[in-house]
Amino acid sequence: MAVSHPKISPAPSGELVEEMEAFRGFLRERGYRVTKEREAIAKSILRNRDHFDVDELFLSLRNKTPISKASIYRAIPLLIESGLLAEVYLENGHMHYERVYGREHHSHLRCLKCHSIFEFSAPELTGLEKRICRQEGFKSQGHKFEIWGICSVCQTENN
Amino acid sequence: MAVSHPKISPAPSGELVEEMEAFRGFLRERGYRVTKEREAIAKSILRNRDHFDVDELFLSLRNKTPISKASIYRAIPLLIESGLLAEVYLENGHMHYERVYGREHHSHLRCLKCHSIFEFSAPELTGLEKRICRQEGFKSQGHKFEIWGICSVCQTENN
DNA sequence: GTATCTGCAAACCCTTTGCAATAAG
DNA sequence: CTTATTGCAAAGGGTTTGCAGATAC
Repeated sequence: MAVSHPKISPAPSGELVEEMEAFRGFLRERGYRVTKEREAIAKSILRNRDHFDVDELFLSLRNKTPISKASIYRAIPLLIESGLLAEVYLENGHMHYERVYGREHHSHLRCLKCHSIFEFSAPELTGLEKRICRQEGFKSQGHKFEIWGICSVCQTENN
Repeated sequence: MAVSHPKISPAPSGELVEEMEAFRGFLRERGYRVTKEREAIAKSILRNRDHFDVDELFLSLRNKTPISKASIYRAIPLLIESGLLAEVYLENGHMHYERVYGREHHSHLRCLKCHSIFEFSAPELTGLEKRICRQEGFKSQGHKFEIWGICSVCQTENN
Protein backbone atom coordinates (compact mmCIF):
# COMPACT_ATOMS: atom_id res chain seq x y z
CA MET A 1 0.00 0.00 0.00
CA ALA A 2 1.78 3.12 -1.22
CA VAL A 3 -0.47 6.12 -1.29
CA SER A 4 0.80 9.65 -1.31
CA HIS A 5 -1.57 12.42 -2.04
CA PRO A 6 -1.09 15.37 0.23
CA LYS A 7 -2.38 15.27 3.80
CA ILE A 8 -1.10 18.66 4.83
CA SER A 9 -2.32 21.94 3.49
CA PRO A 10 0.40 24.61 3.64
CA ALA A 11 -0.67 27.35 6.00
CA PRO A 12 -0.82 31.07 5.35
CA SER A 13 2.34 32.60 6.75
CA GLY A 14 1.34 36.23 6.92
CA GLU A 15 -0.09 36.00 10.39
CA LEU A 16 2.58 33.76 11.75
CA VAL A 17 4.42 36.46 13.65
CA GLU A 18 1.20 37.66 15.18
CA GLU A 19 0.08 34.19 16.16
CA MET A 20 3.44 33.40 17.67
CA GLU A 21 3.26 36.58 19.67
CA ALA A 22 -0.16 35.59 20.91
CA PHE A 23 1.24 32.29 22.09
CA ARG A 24 4.18 33.96 23.85
CA GLY A 25 1.76 36.34 25.50
CA PHE A 26 -0.32 33.43 26.71
CA LEU A 27 2.74 31.77 28.24
CA ARG A 28 3.88 34.92 30.02
CA GLU A 29 0.42 35.68 31.37
CA ARG A 30 0.26 32.26 32.93
CA GLY A 31 3.79 32.44 34.33
CA TYR A 32 5.00 29.74 31.94
CA ARG A 33 8.38 30.24 30.31
CA VAL A 34 9.00 30.97 26.68
CA THR A 35 11.46 28.26 25.71
CA LYS A 36 12.97 27.51 22.33
CA GLU A 37 11.30 24.11 22.42
CA ARG A 38 7.83 25.57 22.88
CA GLU A 39 8.47 28.13 20.19
CA ALA A 40 9.69 25.51 17.75
CA ILE A 41 6.66 23.35 18.39
CA ALA A 42 4.21 26.24 18.00
CA LYS A 43 5.95 27.48 14.89
CA SER A 44 5.89 24.07 13.28
CA ILE A 45 2.20 23.69 13.94
CA LEU A 46 1.35 27.14 12.70
CA ARG A 47 3.44 26.77 9.59
CA ASN A 48 2.83 23.23 8.46
CA ARG A 49 0.01 21.43 10.06
CA ASP A 50 -3.72 21.31 10.01
CA HIS A 51 -3.84 17.76 11.28
CA PHE A 52 -1.09 15.76 12.91
CA ASP A 53 -0.23 13.30 15.62
CA VAL A 54 2.65 13.45 18.06
CA ASP A 55 4.86 11.20 16.00
CA GLU A 56 4.53 13.29 12.86
CA LEU A 57 5.37 16.42 14.78
CA PHE A 58 8.34 14.73 16.45
CA LEU A 59 9.74 13.54 13.13
CA SER A 60 9.28 16.86 11.40
CA LEU A 61 11.10 18.70 14.18
CA ARG A 62 13.87 16.14 14.32
CA ASN A 63 16.05 17.89 11.75
CA LYS A 64 16.01 21.55 12.71
CA THR A 65 15.21 21.43 16.41
CA PRO A 66 15.17 17.96 17.89
CA ILE A 67 12.74 17.87 20.79
CA SER A 68 11.91 14.89 22.96
CA LYS A 69 8.47 13.39 22.75
CA ALA A 70 8.07 14.01 26.46
CA SER A 71 8.37 17.74 25.84
CA ILE A 72 5.96 17.57 22.96
CA TYR A 73 3.43 15.77 25.11
CA ARG A 74 3.98 18.37 27.80
CA ALA A 75 3.58 21.27 25.39
CA ILE A 76 0.31 20.10 23.90
CA PRO A 77 -1.94 20.99 26.86
CA LEU A 78 -0.47 24.48 26.75
CA LEU A 79 -1.13 24.81 23.06
CA ILE A 80 -4.68 23.68 23.64
CA GLU A 81 -5.17 26.04 26.55
CA SER A 82 -3.82 28.89 24.45
CA GLY A 83 -6.44 28.27 21.79
CA LEU A 84 -3.97 27.23 19.14
CA LEU A 85 -4.78 23.55 19.04
CA ALA A 86 -7.64 21.14 19.58
CA GLU A 87 -7.72 17.44 20.15
CA VAL A 88 -9.33 15.37 17.43
CA TYR A 89 -10.15 11.80 18.14
CA LEU A 90 -10.17 10.19 14.75
CA GLU A 91 -11.33 6.69 15.32
CA ASN A 92 -8.19 4.94 14.26
CA GLY A 93 -6.47 4.32 17.53
CA HIS A 94 -4.67 7.34 18.83
CA MET A 95 -4.95 11.04 19.44
CA HIS A 96 -4.64 13.58 16.66
CA TYR A 97 -4.55 17.33 16.89
CA GLU A 98 -5.60 20.15 14.67
CA ARG A 99 -4.69 23.77 14.49
CA VAL A 100 -7.72 25.88 15.38
CA TYR A 101 -6.32 29.37 15.65
CA GLY A 102 -8.10 31.53 13.10
CA ARG A 103 -10.05 28.63 11.63
CA GLU A 104 -13.72 27.88 11.87
CA HIS A 105 -15.42 24.79 13.22
CA HIS A 106 -15.56 22.01 10.70
CA SER A 107 -16.09 18.29 10.39
CA HIS A 108 -13.98 15.54 8.89
CA LEU A 109 -14.08 13.01 6.11
CA ARG A 110 -11.55 10.27 6.80
CA CYS A 111 -10.30 8.00 4.02
CA LEU A 112 -9.85 4.41 5.19
CA LYS A 113 -7.38 3.70 2.40
CA CYS A 114 -4.89 6.57 2.32
CA HIS A 115 -5.75 7.94 5.76
CA SER A 116 -6.15 11.45 4.45
CA ILE A 117 -8.41 13.80 6.31
CA PHE A 118 -10.69 16.16 4.41
CA GLU A 119 -12.65 18.94 6.01
CA PHE A 120 -16.09 20.31 5.41
CA SER A 121 -18.43 22.71 7.09
CA ALA A 122 -21.99 21.76 7.88
CA PRO A 123 -23.63 24.71 9.61
CA GLU A 124 -26.86 22.79 10.13
CA LEU A 125 -25.10 20.64 12.72
CA THR A 126 -25.25 23.52 15.15
CA GLY A 127 -29.01 23.70 14.84
CA LEU A 128 -29.30 19.97 15.22
CA GLU A 129 -27.09 20.08 18.32
CA LYS A 130 -29.26 22.77 19.89
CA ARG A 131 -32.47 20.96 19.13
CA ILE A 132 -31.29 17.66 20.61
CA CYS A 133 -29.94 19.37 23.71
CA ARG A 134 -33.18 21.22 24.25
CA GLN A 135 -35.12 17.96 23.96
CA GLU A 136 -32.86 16.11 26.36
CA GLY A 137 -32.17 18.89 28.84
CA PHE A 138 -28.50 18.57 28.00
CA LYS A 139 -26.03 21.43 28.24
CA SER A 140 -23.72 21.11 25.27
CA GLN A 141 -20.03 21.88 25.33
CA GLY A 142 -19.19 20.65 21.88
CA HIS A 143 -19.99 18.21 19.12
CA LYS A 144 -18.28 16.19 16.49
CA PHE A 145 -19.35 14.79 13.17
CA GLU A 146 -17.17 12.44 11.18
CA ILE A 147 -17.68 10.43 8.01
CA TRP A 148 -15.38 7.60 6.99
CA GLY A 149 -15.07 5.78 3.69
CA ILE A 150 -13.02 6.04 0.51
CA CYS A 151 -11.90 9.36 -0.93
CA SER A 152 -12.24 10.26 -4.61
CA VAL A 153 -8.56 9.74 -5.37
CA CYS A 154 -8.48 6.28 -3.84
CA GLN A 155 -11.67 5.26 -5.63
CA THR A 156 -10.03 5.76 -9.01
CA GLU A 157 -6.76 4.01 -8.16
CA ASN A 158 -6.59 0.44 -9.43
CA ASN A 159 -5.91 -1.80 -6.43
CA MET B 1 -17.06 13.21 42.65
CA ALA B 2 -19.68 10.60 43.50
CA VAL B 3 -22.29 10.31 40.79
CA SER B 4 -24.50 7.33 40.39
CA HIS B 5 -27.44 7.57 38.09
CA PRO B 6 -27.86 4.57 35.87
CA LYS B 7 -25.54 4.05 32.92
CA ILE B 8 -26.98 0.77 31.78
CA SER B 9 -30.46 0.28 30.47
CA PRO B 10 -31.75 -3.21 31.21
CA ALA B 11 -32.34 -5.09 27.98
CA PRO B 12 -35.46 -6.91 26.89
CA SER B 13 -34.93 -10.57 27.60
CA GLY B 14 -37.63 -12.11 25.44
CA GLU B 15 -35.44 -12.36 22.38
CA LEU B 16 -32.39 -13.50 24.30
CA VAL B 17 -32.68 -17.14 23.33
CA GLU B 18 -33.15 -16.25 19.72
CA GLU B 19 -30.22 -13.85 19.67
CA MET B 20 -27.98 -16.37 21.36
CA GLU B 21 -28.95 -18.93 18.78
CA ALA B 22 -28.09 -16.48 16.04
CA PHE B 23 -24.66 -16.03 17.54
CA ARG B 24 -24.10 -19.78 17.85
CA GLY B 25 -25.18 -20.16 14.27
CA PHE B 26 -22.71 -17.55 13.20
CA LEU B 27 -19.89 -19.34 15.00
CA ARG B 28 -20.73 -22.72 13.49
CA GLU B 29 -21.06 -21.32 9.99
CA ARG B 30 -17.61 -19.87 10.20
CA GLY B 31 -16.07 -22.97 11.71
CA TYR B 32 -15.51 -21.27 15.04
CA ARG B 33 -16.26 -23.21 18.17
CA VAL B 34 -19.12 -22.59 20.56
CA THR B 35 -17.33 -22.31 23.92
CA LYS B 36 -18.76 -21.56 27.31
CA GLU B 37 -16.59 -18.40 27.42
CA ARG B 38 -18.03 -17.03 24.19
CA GLU B 39 -21.52 -17.86 25.32
CA ALA B 40 -21.04 -16.15 28.66
CA ILE B 41 -19.68 -13.04 26.99
CA ALA B 42 -22.47 -12.88 24.44
CA LYS B 43 -25.11 -13.51 27.06
CA SER B 44 -23.76 -10.81 29.33
CA ILE B 45 -23.79 -8.29 26.52
CA LEU B 46 -27.26 -9.21 25.37
CA ARG B 47 -28.68 -9.16 28.85
CA ASN B 48 -27.04 -6.19 30.50
CA ARG B 49 -25.22 -3.85 28.25
CA ASP B 50 -25.89 -1.17 25.74
CA HIS B 51 -22.52 0.48 26.24
CA PHE B 52 -19.45 -0.92 27.92
CA ASP B 53 -15.69 -1.22 27.79
CA VAL B 54 -13.61 -4.34 28.23
CA ASP B 55 -12.92 -3.68 31.87
CA GLU B 56 -16.59 -3.35 32.77
CA LEU B 57 -17.37 -6.58 30.98
CA PHE B 58 -14.46 -8.35 32.64
CA LEU B 59 -15.54 -7.25 36.11
CA SER B 60 -19.17 -8.14 35.56
CA LEU B 61 -18.27 -11.65 34.43
CA ARG B 62 -15.78 -12.15 37.20
CA ASN B 63 -18.32 -13.62 39.64
CA LYS B 64 -20.31 -16.12 37.63
CA THR B 65 -17.91 -17.05 34.84
CA PRO B 66 -14.44 -15.61 35.24
CA ILE B 67 -12.92 -15.09 31.80
CA SER B 68 -9.50 -13.70 31.05
CA LYS B 69 -9.26 -10.32 29.39
CA ALA B 70 -7.32 -11.94 26.58
CA SER B 71 -10.33 -14.06 25.75
CA ILE B 72 -12.63 -11.09 25.93
CA TYR B 73 -10.39 -9.18 23.55
CA ARG B 74 -10.34 -12.20 21.27
CA ALA B 75 -14.11 -12.61 21.38
CA ILE B 76 -14.93 -9.04 20.48
CA PRO B 77 -14.03 -9.22 16.79
CA LEU B 78 -16.31 -12.24 16.50
CA LEU B 79 -19.15 -10.43 18.20
CA ILE B 80 -18.65 -7.54 15.82
CA GLU B 81 -18.49 -9.80 12.79
CA SER B 82 -21.65 -11.53 13.92
CA GLY B 83 -23.50 -8.23 13.99
CA LEU B 84 -24.06 -8.24 17.71
CA LEU B 85 -21.63 -5.47 18.64
CA ALA B 86 -20.11 -2.31 17.25
CA GLU B 87 -17.08 -0.33 18.29
CA VAL B 88 -17.76 3.13 19.62
CA TYR B 89 -14.88 5.50 19.97
CA LEU B 90 -16.08 7.89 22.60
CA GLU B 91 -13.43 10.52 22.82
CA ASN B 92 -12.33 9.79 26.31
CA GLY B 93 -9.32 7.60 25.84
CA HIS B 94 -10.20 4.04 25.05
CA MET B 95 -12.49 1.80 23.07
CA HIS B 96 -16.09 1.25 24.00
CA TYR B 97 -18.59 -1.11 22.49
CA GLU B 98 -22.31 -1.12 22.03
CA ARG B 99 -24.84 -3.78 21.38
CA VAL B 100 -26.34 -3.29 17.94
CA TYR B 101 -28.36 -6.42 17.38
CA GLY B 102 -31.95 -5.36 16.82
CA ARG B 103 -31.24 -1.70 17.47
CA GLU B 104 -31.23 1.17 15.04
CA HIS B 105 -28.44 3.61 14.24
CA HIS B 106 -28.23 6.38 16.77
CA SER B 107 -25.90 9.05 18.08
CA HIS B 108 -24.59 9.81 21.54
CA LEU B 109 -24.74 12.48 24.16
CA ARG B 110 -21.84 12.07 26.57
CA CYS B 111 -21.92 13.65 30.02
CA LEU B 112 -18.52 14.96 31.05
CA LYS B 113 -19.43 14.80 34.71
CA CYS B 114 -21.05 11.43 35.34
CA HIS B 115 -19.80 9.79 32.12
CA SER B 116 -23.25 8.56 31.24
CA ILE B 117 -24.05 7.97 27.60
CA PHE B 118 -27.44 8.96 26.25
CA GLU B 119 -28.69 8.04 22.84
CA PHE B 120 -30.72 9.89 20.29
CA SER B 121 -31.73 9.43 16.68
CA ALA B 122 -31.20 12.14 14.13
CA PRO B 123 -32.40 10.87 10.77
CA GLU B 124 -31.32 14.04 9.02
CA LEU B 125 -27.70 13.05 9.51
CA THR B 126 -28.08 10.48 6.77
CA GLY B 127 -29.14 13.13 4.31
CA LEU B 128 -26.31 15.39 5.37
CA GLU B 129 -23.86 12.53 4.98
CA LYS B 130 -25.08 11.83 1.45
CA ARG B 131 -24.93 15.46 0.43
CA ILE B 132 -21.39 15.98 1.68
CA CYS B 133 -20.19 12.79 0.04
CA ARG B 134 -21.75 13.74 -3.25
CA GLN B 135 -20.05 17.13 -3.10
CA GLU B 136 -16.65 15.69 -2.25
CA GLY B 137 -16.76 12.58 -4.42
CA PHE B 138 -16.40 10.55 -1.27
CA LYS B 139 -17.76 7.03 -0.87
CA SER B 140 -19.14 6.78 2.63
CA GLN B 141 -18.94 3.71 4.81
CA GLY B 142 -20.28 5.24 7.98
CA HIS B 143 -20.63 8.32 10.10
CA LYS B 144 -20.69 9.38 13.69
CA PHE B 145 -22.19 12.29 15.54
CA GLU B 146 -21.46 12.94 19.19
CA ILE B 147 -22.33 15.75 21.56
CA TRP B 148 -20.59 16.21 24.89
CA GLY B 149 -21.51 18.42 27.82
CA ILE B 150 -23.48 18.13 31.05
CA CYS B 151 -26.57 15.99 31.36
CA SER B 152 -29.77 17.21 32.97
CA VAL B 153 -29.23 15.26 36.18
CA CYS B 154 -25.72 16.61 36.70
CA GLN B 155 -26.86 20.17 36.00
CA THR B 156 -29.19 20.10 38.96
CA GLU B 157 -26.74 18.51 41.37
CA ASN B 158 -25.04 21.00 43.63
CA ASN B 159 -21.31 20.77 42.93
C1' DG C 1 20.17 32.56 41.97
C1' DT C 2 15.86 30.09 41.80
C1' DA C 3 12.15 27.82 39.92
C1' DT C 4 10.74 25.96 35.63
C1' DC C 5 11.73 23.11 31.77
C1' DT C 6 14.18 19.57 29.31
C1' DG C 7 15.72 14.80 28.02
C1' DC C 8 16.07 10.34 29.42
C1' DA C 9 14.41 6.16 30.93
C1' DA C 10 11.16 3.88 33.49
C1' DA C 11 6.37 3.43 34.45
C1' DC C 12 1.55 3.17 32.87
C1' DC C 13 -2.56 1.75 30.61
C1' DC C 14 -4.96 -0.63 27.19
C1' DT C 15 -4.46 -4.14 23.82
C1' DT C 16 -2.17 -8.01 21.42
C1' DT C 17 0.47 -12.20 21.14
C1' DG C 18 3.36 -16.71 22.07
C1' DC C 19 2.95 -20.78 24.33
C1' DA C 20 1.64 -24.87 26.79
C1' DA C 21 -2.42 -26.87 28.73
C1' DT C 22 -7.45 -27.59 27.91
C1' DA C 23 -11.63 -28.56 25.59
C1' DA C 24 -14.78 -28.65 21.36
C1' DG C 25 -16.27 -31.39 17.61
C1' DC D 1 -8.01 -37.60 18.10
C1' DT D 2 -7.23 -33.21 16.01
C1' DT D 3 -7.31 -28.43 15.99
C1' DA D 4 -9.22 -24.32 17.97
C1' DT D 5 -9.48 -21.90 22.26
C1' DT D 6 -8.08 -20.69 26.81
C1' DG D 7 -5.24 -18.41 30.55
C1' DC D 8 -1.09 -16.65 31.68
C1' DA D 9 2.55 -13.74 31.30
C1' DA D 10 5.30 -11.15 28.34
C1' DA D 11 5.48 -7.85 24.63
C1' DG D 12 3.58 -3.75 22.15
C1' DG D 13 2.35 1.01 21.22
C1' DG D 14 1.00 5.45 22.75
C1' DT D 15 1.27 8.53 26.72
C1' DT D 16 2.82 10.06 31.38
C1' DT D 17 6.07 10.80 35.03
C1' DG D 18 10.39 11.04 38.35
C1' DC D 19 14.61 12.84 38.39
C1' DA D 20 18.99 15.26 37.62
C1' DG D 21 21.02 18.55 34.73
C1' DA D 22 20.08 22.73 31.82
C1' DT D 23 17.95 27.19 31.13
C1' DA D 24 14.60 31.25 31.38
C1' DC D 25 13.91 35.15 33.95
